[in-house]
Amino acid sequence: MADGRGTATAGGENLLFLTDEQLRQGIEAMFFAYRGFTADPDRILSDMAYGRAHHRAIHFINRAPGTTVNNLLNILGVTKQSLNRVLRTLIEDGLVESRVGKSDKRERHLHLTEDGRALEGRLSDAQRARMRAAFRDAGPEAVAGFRTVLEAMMDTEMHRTYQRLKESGA
Amino acid sequence: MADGRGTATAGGENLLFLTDEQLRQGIEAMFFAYRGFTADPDRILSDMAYGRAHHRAIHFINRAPGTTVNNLLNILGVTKQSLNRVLRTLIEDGLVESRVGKSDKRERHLHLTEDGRALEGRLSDAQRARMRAAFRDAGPEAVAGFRTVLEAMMDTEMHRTYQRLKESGA
DNA sequence: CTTGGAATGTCAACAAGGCTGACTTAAACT
DNA sequence: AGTTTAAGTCAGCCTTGTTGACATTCCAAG
Repeated sequence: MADGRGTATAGGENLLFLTDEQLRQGIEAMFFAYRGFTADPDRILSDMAYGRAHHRAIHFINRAPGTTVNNLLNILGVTKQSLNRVLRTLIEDGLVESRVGKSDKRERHLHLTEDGRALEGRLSDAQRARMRAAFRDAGPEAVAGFRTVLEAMMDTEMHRTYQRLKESGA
Repeated sequence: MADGRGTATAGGENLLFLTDEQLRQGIEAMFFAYRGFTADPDRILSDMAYGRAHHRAIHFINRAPGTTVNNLLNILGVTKQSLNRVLRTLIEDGLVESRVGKSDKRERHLHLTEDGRALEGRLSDAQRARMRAAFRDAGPEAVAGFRTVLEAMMDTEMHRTYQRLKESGA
């Protein structure tokens, strides 16, 4: 608390913006924006028997096809049982395919089926439409700043796992 | 990452930065950043019998003391029972006080008790520390862009409700 | 003034999706 | 052979979302 911090010194005037109120507004902006961000996919999913957890799984399987269950676990940061429940329904419903690994037969490699890709497309379209509108309204410079701040805010562990995964071609 | 977008050119080329891949990266950045954003308060709360819902209630009661249950409902965008369960435990535990309205006795006006403010402080400190670090790393311009994009992404309905509420004193 | 509708808040019961812990199966490593 | 690792399963718990029924209070039309 008490943030009327004396960061103003020595040409450091540029840090004066970190007042308590500014930070609180940032927190609230994050809260409201995340709601908007998930609203459209949530609406689509609630019509089916799916939720946000299914969306996350579908999204990352699409982004890193052939990824293993363990990888997905690390990216999503949930427990095996949590993920497994979701994954089982997706496989049963024919949206996700689980292939036994060639080099290591313990592993299961995950892929979207045609139906899976179709749903991914619907969800992704909705979410990208909102993101595109926000980006367009804000302009390129704001978008760059947005990305910079988000990256500084991320859980670096989890994100690095994901980056490694994508680069290794999965 | 991969920012060499061709926003440089003349004319309508300035929308080229809105590629599919850029948008998808924005979506993922939002996902990972939100995790980081909630990680610290979540850790504090899990030690008690509370969750994220309690945090949200405490946050907004602190920001708009005296607000009614209905107002909070609109801000948070959940159902009555969801909020009520959370509110009941907070009241039982002596963190929140519920006062019957003077002019309209149907209404309950919500306030944090001293203990409530203490917990709010702990949660808020943790979250602001992370936000402050991210803002400092990113710099003032990036922060401005961050805010601009988030505002464009918000669920405007809910946010406007909140703004109205804060201005009306309540 | 009364009565009926609207608004506010409470409570009960249920579902989704997190969690832990114990356990099995199969494959890989040493 | 014995240990470790990847995946899946079962049981059971908690938080937090949902809908529907209900009590109280207010207000306005008859």
